[in-house]
Amino acid sequence: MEYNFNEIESTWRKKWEETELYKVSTESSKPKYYVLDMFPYPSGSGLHVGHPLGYIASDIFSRYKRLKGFNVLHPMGFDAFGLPAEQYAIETGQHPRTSTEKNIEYFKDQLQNIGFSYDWSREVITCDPSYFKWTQWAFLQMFDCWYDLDADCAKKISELVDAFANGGSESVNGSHGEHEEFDAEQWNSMTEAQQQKILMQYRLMFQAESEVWYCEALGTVLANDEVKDGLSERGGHPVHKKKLRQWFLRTTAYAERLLGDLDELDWSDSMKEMQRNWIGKSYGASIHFEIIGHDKTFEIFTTRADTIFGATFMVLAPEHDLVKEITTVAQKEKIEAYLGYVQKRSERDRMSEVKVVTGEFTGAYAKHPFTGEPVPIWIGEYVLASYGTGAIMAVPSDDDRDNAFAEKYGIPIVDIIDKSKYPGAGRSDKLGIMINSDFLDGMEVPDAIQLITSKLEEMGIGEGKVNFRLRDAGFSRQRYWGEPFPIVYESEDIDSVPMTLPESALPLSLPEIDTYAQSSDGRSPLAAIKDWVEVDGKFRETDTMPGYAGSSWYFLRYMDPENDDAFVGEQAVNYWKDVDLYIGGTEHAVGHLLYSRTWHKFFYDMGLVPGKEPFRRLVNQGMIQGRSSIIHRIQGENKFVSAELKDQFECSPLHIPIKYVDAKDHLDIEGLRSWRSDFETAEFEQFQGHFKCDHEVEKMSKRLHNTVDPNEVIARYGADTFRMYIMFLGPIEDSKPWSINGIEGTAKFLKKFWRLFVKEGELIVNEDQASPGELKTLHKTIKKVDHDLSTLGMNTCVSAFMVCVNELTAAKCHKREILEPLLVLLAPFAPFITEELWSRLGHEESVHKYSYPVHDEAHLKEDNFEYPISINGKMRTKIRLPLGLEEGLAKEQVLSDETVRKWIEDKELRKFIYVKGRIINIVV
RNA sequence: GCCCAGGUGGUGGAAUUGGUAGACACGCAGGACUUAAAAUCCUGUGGGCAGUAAUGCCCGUGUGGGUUCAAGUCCCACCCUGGGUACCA
Repeated sequence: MEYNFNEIESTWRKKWEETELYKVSTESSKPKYYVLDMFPYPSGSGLHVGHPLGYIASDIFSRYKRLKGFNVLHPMGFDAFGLPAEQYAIETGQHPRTSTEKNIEYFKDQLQNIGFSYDWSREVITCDPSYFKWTQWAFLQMFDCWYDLDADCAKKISELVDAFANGGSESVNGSHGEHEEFDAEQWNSMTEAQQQKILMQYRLMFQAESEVWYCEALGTVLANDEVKDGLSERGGHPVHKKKLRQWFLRTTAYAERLLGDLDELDWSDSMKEMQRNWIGKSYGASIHFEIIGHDKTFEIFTTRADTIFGATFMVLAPEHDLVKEITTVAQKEKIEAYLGYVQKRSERDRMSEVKVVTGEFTGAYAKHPFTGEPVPIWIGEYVLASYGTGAIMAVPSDDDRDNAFAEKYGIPIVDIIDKSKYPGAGRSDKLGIMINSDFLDGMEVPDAIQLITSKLEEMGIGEGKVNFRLRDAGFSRQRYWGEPFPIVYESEDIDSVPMTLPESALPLSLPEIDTYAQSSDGRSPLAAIKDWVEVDGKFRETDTMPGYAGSSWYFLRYMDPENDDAFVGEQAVNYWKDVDLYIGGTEHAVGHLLYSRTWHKFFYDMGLVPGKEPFRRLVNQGMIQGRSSIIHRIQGENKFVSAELKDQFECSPLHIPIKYVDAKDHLDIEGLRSWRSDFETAEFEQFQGHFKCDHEVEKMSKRLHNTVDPNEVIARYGADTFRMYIMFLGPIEDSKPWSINGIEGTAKFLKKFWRLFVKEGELIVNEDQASPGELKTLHKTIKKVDHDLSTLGMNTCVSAFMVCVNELTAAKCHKREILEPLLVLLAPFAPFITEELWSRLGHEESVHKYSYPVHDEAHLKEDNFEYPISINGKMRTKIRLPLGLEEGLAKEQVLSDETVRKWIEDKELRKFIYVKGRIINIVV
C-alpha cells in the first residue's frame, strides 16, 4: 500500500487528542521552554495559507525542544475583541459574540488539521468574561498607580497622596501631566474633586482630552484606517476631528526603561532599532519665549539651541492652546480658515507633506531673548501638538521645512553656520562654525549648543532637556465590542470624577443591545443603554478598551489559564517566567510589542512577575502574500476583455476569485459565470482563443478574493506535505507570494521517504549494519538539521532531508540503524508520517516523546579536500589535496599542475593565497 | 515624508557570513517502463560565443561607483517593492 496521508493523519489526530499527548504540566523536573505564536484575530475569512508560516515554524521548534528534553509550553488562543466583528454586526445585526465564536471554531478546526502541538486546555479568548475580568483588574491596578521617576518604578496612589499631604507637589518627582504647583497646606485645603483632578495627572491610566475622527453623516467615530483623503472610506462622507475626554495609558513614564532594556533582548537589530526610533529619545533644550504685548510665554523644544540667532519666526501647532488668545483681530479670519483646513488633515498627511508647506500668520510676535527683536509667530500643520511642546523656533537656514516655509511666505533667512569646512554636509547636519551669532561666533556647533544651553539656564528662560517622541497611548474606544471600563461617574457631566468599581464587581460584562451603531454624538453604542449605564444613581463609563488591552498580557494567562484568584498564579509565573521564543510579524513592531512590554514592566514593579521583559527572543516571520486575479470590464457595459485588449477600451479592473484562473492566468469563463449572478449574462471577449487575466501580488484578504484555505491544500496533499512545503518556500523572515507550484516536490519527498520503510504495504526495514557512507549521510544530516533549527532555518533543513533521502534511496538503504534516528529527526517537521512509521517499527510510545539524535563527528571526518584554484580571482580548476598540507607543499603541487601552468604561462607570480579547507588563489 | 526590511536563473530559493554563484525543489525538454495514461525512474537545463564532440572562453546576484588577492556578501549614491507611521489587528 502506498503512503495514505488521509488515513494516517486522521488516525493520529484522534489518538493524540485521546491520550492528551500535548498537555503540559507546570510540575516538571525538566527545564522549561515557552514558545509563543502571536495572538491571531479570528477574522471572518478564516485562516489562510499565509497565517501558518510562523505557526508551523514555532510548532517545529516546540517539538524539537521537547525531543531535546525541555518541558515546552506552546499554547494558542484568540484576540477576539475588535473592530471587524463590530462592523460586521452593524451590517448584519448579528451579535459580535456569535460571529466571533463561529470564526474561532473554524480557525481551530483549521489549526488542528495542520497538526500543531498546542495544549488546547490552555486556550485563552479575550472576550471571555473569565479572561477580561483580569484585563479589567489590570486596568484598576494601573489606575491606582503613579510613576516615581526618582525610584524609577510604579507606586500606589496612596503613597502619592501621603507625599502631597506632607510636602506638596515639590516633594515628588512623578511622571505627570500639567498642573499648578502646590504646597502641603494648599493640598490639604483642596476639595476632594480638586485633589482627584490633580491625581488624575499622575495615574498610569488617566483621562485627558484628545481628538478622534468623527463622521457626521455616519454618526460615528472612525479609525484612521477608515478615513481616506479627508473622507470616510465607506460612503465618502466628510469627516473632521472631535475632542473627547478619553482614557490613556502613561507609556511615557516607562520610556527610559523601554529603551534601556532593549539591550538585553535577543531580538533582531532592526526590530530594536524600530522601537528605539519610535521611543525617539533626543537631547536638546527647552526655551521660553515672551510674547510681545501679552503676559504670556510659550515653550519650545529644540535639539539645535545653537541656531537661535537664525530663528526668524516661530511656529505653533494649529491646536496649540495659545493660538486663539494671541491671534490679532486682523488675522482672525485667515487663522480660522486655516484651522478649518487642518481639521480635515490626518497627522500622517501633515507629516509627509514636504513639497507644499502651509501655515498662517497669527499677527503676534515673540521677543528674541538675545536681540530683543520681534519674531513673528505663525501656525503651521507641520508642527504637531503631540510632539515636544507643540511649538518650534523656526530656523530656515538649517532646517529643510523651515526653509521651505520661509521661502514660501517671504520670511528672512539668516545664515548662522559656515559649513565650508565640511564639504558635503547638509542643511540639517550638526556641523560647522557659528557666524552672525553674537557671542557664539567662531564656535563649532556642538560647543555652541553647550554654551547657549548654559546661557539660557543662567537667564532662567530655558534648560537642557531630554525629549521623547513616544506618546501616551490612547486607551478609549467609542465602541461596543471591547472590555467595559470598571468605572462610574457621579454625573454625566464631563468634569465628573471617575470612581472605580470594587474588584468584586468584576467581570463587568457588556449588556445585550439592539443596535451596534454609535449614538449620534460620537459616544459608544453603550451610552444608549440607559438601564446599563445608570447604576445606583451613578453613571457608567461608556467607552470600551482598545484591542491591545487584552493582547498586552495574554502570554501570562496561558501559564495559568483557569486561575480564579489571580491573573496568573505565583507558582506558575515563577516556573514559566517569560516567553523564550516569540514568533510573529513585524507589523507589531511598535504597537503590541511596546504595549506588552509596558504592561509587563508595570506588573514587575508591582512584584507580580519575576522578570522585567516578557519576550526574551523574538523572531519575525514574513507574510505569504496572495496572487490576485484581475479582469477588465468595459466601463458602462457588462462586458469583459482579455488582458491583451484592455488598452483599446475604457476599462475598470475587478478582482475575481483565483479559483477560476489557471496557472497561465487563463480564465475559466463558465466557472466565473456560476460565481455571481451578474456574470451569468456577461460577455467575454477573448484573444487568440483564450481569456487572460492580469495578476497582482498583495496581501491575502477576503476582500481581494485571493485567499487560499489551508484545508483545501491539506485535503489534497496532507498536513505533513503542507507543513514541509510552507517551510521549504524560504526563510521564515521573508515575505513571498503564495503559489502551489512546487508542492509536488515535498509531496514526492515524503513518498520517497515512506518507500525507505515500506514496500507494497510491508515493512522492509532490516537490522543490517550501516556502512560508513550511510552513517556519514545520516550524521551530516543530523548536524545540519540540528544547527539550522537553532537559527530557525527550516527551509535548509528540508533541503537537507531531501539530500539525505536521495542518498539513502540511491544506496538502497533500509537499515534500522540509519532510519530510526532519521525518523526522530524528521518528526518535528512531519509529525504524522513519522508517528505512523515509528509505530510500525514496533514502538509503543509516541515518537514525539523520544529523544533527539546526536551527531558523531567521527563519521564526518574527511582527509582531503578538492580545492578550487583561482587565478586572479577567477576559478580555473580544482585540485584535490590532503587537508593538513603545508602551504609550501601545496604551492609546489598546485604550480606544477598543467591547467594552472597554462594560465600562469610566463607571467610573474605575485602572490599565492592558501586558505586551508577553502580556496587557493594565485595572483599573477 | 520619516523609520525598518528586501531585490540572485522561467519560478521558490541556496551560498559554511569576504573564499567554487545558482545547493535543494518546481517548471520545461528528451528518454525508460506502459496498449495508453497516471505513478515512478534516468538525463539535460543561468545567458552568450566557438566547436561534430569532449570542452573552452566571455558575461552574470536591482543600477552606478569604490575597497580587496578575492564582493551576492563590506562602503558610498541611486532606483524599485513590502511593513509600520500611534483608533486595522
